[in-house]
Amino acid sequence: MGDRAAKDALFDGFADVARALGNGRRAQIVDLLVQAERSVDEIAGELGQSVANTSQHLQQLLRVGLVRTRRDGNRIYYSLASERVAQLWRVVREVASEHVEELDDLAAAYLGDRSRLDIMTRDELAERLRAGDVVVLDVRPEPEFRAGHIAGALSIPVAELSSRLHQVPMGQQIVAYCRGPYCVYADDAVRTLRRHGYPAARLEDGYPEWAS
Amino acid sequence: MGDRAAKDALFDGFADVARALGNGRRAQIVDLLVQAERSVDEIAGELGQSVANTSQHLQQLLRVGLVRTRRDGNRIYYSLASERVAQLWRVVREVASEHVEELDDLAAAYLGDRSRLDIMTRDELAERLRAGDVVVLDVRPEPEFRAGHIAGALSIPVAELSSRLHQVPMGQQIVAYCRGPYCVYADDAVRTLRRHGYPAARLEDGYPEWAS
DNA sequence: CAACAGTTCAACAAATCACTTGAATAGTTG
DNA sequence: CAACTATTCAAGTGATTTGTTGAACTGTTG
Repeated sequence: MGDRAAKDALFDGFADVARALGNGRRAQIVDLLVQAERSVDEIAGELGQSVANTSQHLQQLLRVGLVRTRRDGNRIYYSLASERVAQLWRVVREVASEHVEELDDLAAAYLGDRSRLDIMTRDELAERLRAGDVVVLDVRPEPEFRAGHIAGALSIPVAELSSRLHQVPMGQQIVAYCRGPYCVYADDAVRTLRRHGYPAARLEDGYPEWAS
Repeated sequence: MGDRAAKDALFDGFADVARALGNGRRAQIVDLLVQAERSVDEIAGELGQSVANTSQHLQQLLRVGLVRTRRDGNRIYYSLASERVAQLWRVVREVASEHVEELDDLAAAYLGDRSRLDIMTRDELAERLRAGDVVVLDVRPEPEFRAGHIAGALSIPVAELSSRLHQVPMGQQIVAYCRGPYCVYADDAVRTLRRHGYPAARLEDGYPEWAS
């Protein structure tokens, strides 16, 4: 014991976990599964990739145990193996945002300009929820809302927001949230709401951060 | 904004961080730097790799900002960019040990049989340190001890333990610790000590876990 | 400023990876 | 049990990664 070959093999084992997340497509899969379980073709659709390719990536995640599967009817649902995997993904994101030079640029290119967006912190939201003077709006796709949401939140997926604006109560502060800090849904929702005269802000991050 | 290409680029950015850890050699480097800063050829020596090759890996870690460098005289010392990188490495290890099938076997192959080794928890050690009836032994290489150690610990690198046994006080419980749960130094030290009649146990993990 | 130790670069072959295409499989529903 | 659907497998291609080697830097010291 204690020999080089065994040590290399052990650390290769650790590295396998990191490498499973070491691909943008697989990172997106994990990011998606943090919200809720999904079938292969739903995942492929979200990624804009072929089902075959998505399946391959899922197999890789499965091989290192980061995800698990469940069959329901004739589709197979993938979900994260544990809360700890979500934590790993969160830490990866944090390290990237702290240390990767270009990440701010990449994020800005994807998210657009957030400087004119009101942002509400989690603490502030908790406060106002206690006071009861705020409407919380979950703008993620419905399955993700069903899998878990902020207590009392109203579900209007961002794609349907324009046509369901009349369901949003007037006269109260609105706080929209979505998947996390790198998700554009709440941004889009806030912009739409403000255009229509609603006092809207986005939660600083998303549901996973709220729940954990 | 919000388009596919920008999203892919952003997630590729996150994935870069994971992929930097996605190689056994680089994982060993990070594992080593958690303890203390090191020069390139010290790292190469620890890894059993060529200096040129080690330097390449270091460049990759540097590119994503996981490590930083400092020059002193005519050598360059690498260290982790932040405590958060150490946290990332810890979470990777935890996820691997929870979810990777073969990890127990790999660990057993490297660490050998631990079933006959007394293990002391951190809480227990804290307790006994307060009581003052324990000798704490840091068996890591000296530079790592210098970079930080459990208060009051005695430094005897495992390689020198046999020849410095007389420096270990008799008649008290001894607790040896090293780099972490996947480090063999403390195991070896405990076995050596017990062979010579010392009542010795190893700390459940290592200095980084104690410090954080 | 020359010699030197330490570090990095450049170029290579072998291995691995991402994605595509098309076929095979397993489980479900009529 | 036959038709169907969702998923996986297998083979192929081009691009990337790995570890070597040897040469080229870089900053320090005598």
